[in-house]
Amino acid sequence: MEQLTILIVDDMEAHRRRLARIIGELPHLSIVGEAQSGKEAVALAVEEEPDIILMDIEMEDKMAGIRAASEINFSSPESKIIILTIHKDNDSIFSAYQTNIADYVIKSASKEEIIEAIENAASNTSPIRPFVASKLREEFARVKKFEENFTHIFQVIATLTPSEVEILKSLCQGLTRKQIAAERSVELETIKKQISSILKKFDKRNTKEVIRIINDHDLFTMINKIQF
Amino acid sequence: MEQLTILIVDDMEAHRRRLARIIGELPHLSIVGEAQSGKEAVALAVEEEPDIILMDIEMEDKMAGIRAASEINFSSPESKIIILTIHKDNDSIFSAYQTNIADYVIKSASKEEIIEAIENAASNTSPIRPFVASKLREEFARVKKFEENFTHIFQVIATLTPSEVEILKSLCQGLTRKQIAAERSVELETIKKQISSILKKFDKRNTKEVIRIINDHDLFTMINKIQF
DNA sequence: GAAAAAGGGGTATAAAACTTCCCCCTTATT
DNA sequence: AATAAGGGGGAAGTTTTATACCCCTTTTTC
Repeated sequence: MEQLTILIVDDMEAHRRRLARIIGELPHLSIVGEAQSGKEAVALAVEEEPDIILMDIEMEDKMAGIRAASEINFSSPESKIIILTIHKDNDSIFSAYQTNIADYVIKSASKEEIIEAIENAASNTSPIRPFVASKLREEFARVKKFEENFTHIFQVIATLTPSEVEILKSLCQGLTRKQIAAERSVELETIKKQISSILKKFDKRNTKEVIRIINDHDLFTMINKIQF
Repeated sequence: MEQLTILIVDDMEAHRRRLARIIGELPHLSIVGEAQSGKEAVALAVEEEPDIILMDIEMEDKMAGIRAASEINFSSPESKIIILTIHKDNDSIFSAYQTNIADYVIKSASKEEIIEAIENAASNTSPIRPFVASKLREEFARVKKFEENFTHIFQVIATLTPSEVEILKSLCQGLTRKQIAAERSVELETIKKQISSILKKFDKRNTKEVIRIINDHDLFTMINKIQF
């Protein structure tokens, strides 16, 4: 079996020791460095050019490991990065998979799983693990759909007037015409008129359809940020 | 081991026979139907409610299997779909992963791999296979980046006035201020003023930067379609 | 180095758009 | 029956926009 050099990146001594013990048992794996921060990791990666980097995410800050991975992809593209973390939340996973990582493994994984991850990474045969796959599939579908459908919606929203945008925000929050009128301190008739204009621009016959296409594409957050 | 019902969908007799042979060897797997088209597949899925559907992609047309999978997700959401195809091109894979499939397996896979795919799908533990993972990682990063950058640019473009949009279109075509003034039959000073306003909204110091971010995200076509 | 283009700031005015309100009405929804 | 949703016409006042002119500096181009 091919000789592999490994860099361990984790800010906790105990975690580094556990990994060192696991790797130490295998003669074809050798640790060429240990880093306690993202910064150190980037420097050591350039210096040692390891085959594999085992990278924790949360160090100096919540995403230090992801940023380090991203920098290493640029400065030391030959090193394969395995994210080895306790975090299995969507944010961590999606951020990680936006950089070119080989694998994403939970720290509680068995010795065998960690070694398998290293071997797979080295031979470019890392699958995406089941617990990641389901989340990634969903998110992938969402962003792909977003990309495909945004063009039309974009054109419509570009033509909305400032107060129409504000009313649209309120509609997305589920407010009725009456509530929106109260909120904006204007007559109900005014709101009715403007919603009518919004529907025309979207070419829809009722507000439900408009809200649906906005929710379907997760555009609410985006619309909510529009400020005139 | 739990009893699993399986639906085979493929327009080629020989392929269906091979799968039937593989499945027939295992007592806990039973074939409850065979379909030769996407349409048949949807009907049989509703009728038989199979645990697993082995689905070919290219049947009536190039993407019949993907469409069928999408419909089955809606009408028979309990059935797990395994795409089993000869196509490993990006289009097929990305389309497949936009619908909720359990796995994507190449037809030349060994008997063992196919059975493993079925077992994993049944127990909700399908990883994304290495040959798919690398492509999916790349595409995921691309569309995620698109979505992130789009949000900011979107907010800016939503605040542009009609004539600012027109001038932006001209700028993207590489026209100078003088040319745009001539094109719109207005004074040069007017255009200078409006471009100044555009730069402020984009928070950029020159038009090159604005054009660059528009081109970087392939937004020109989209902006060009905006009509007030 | 001169000329042209790009970019920033101020001011002003007519036209356009927006906001608001009123009236009327029909159709869903409850 | 009552309320909400949706469509259409009209009209007032206000705000923005589009346009133009002035001034200036910096950058690019020839």
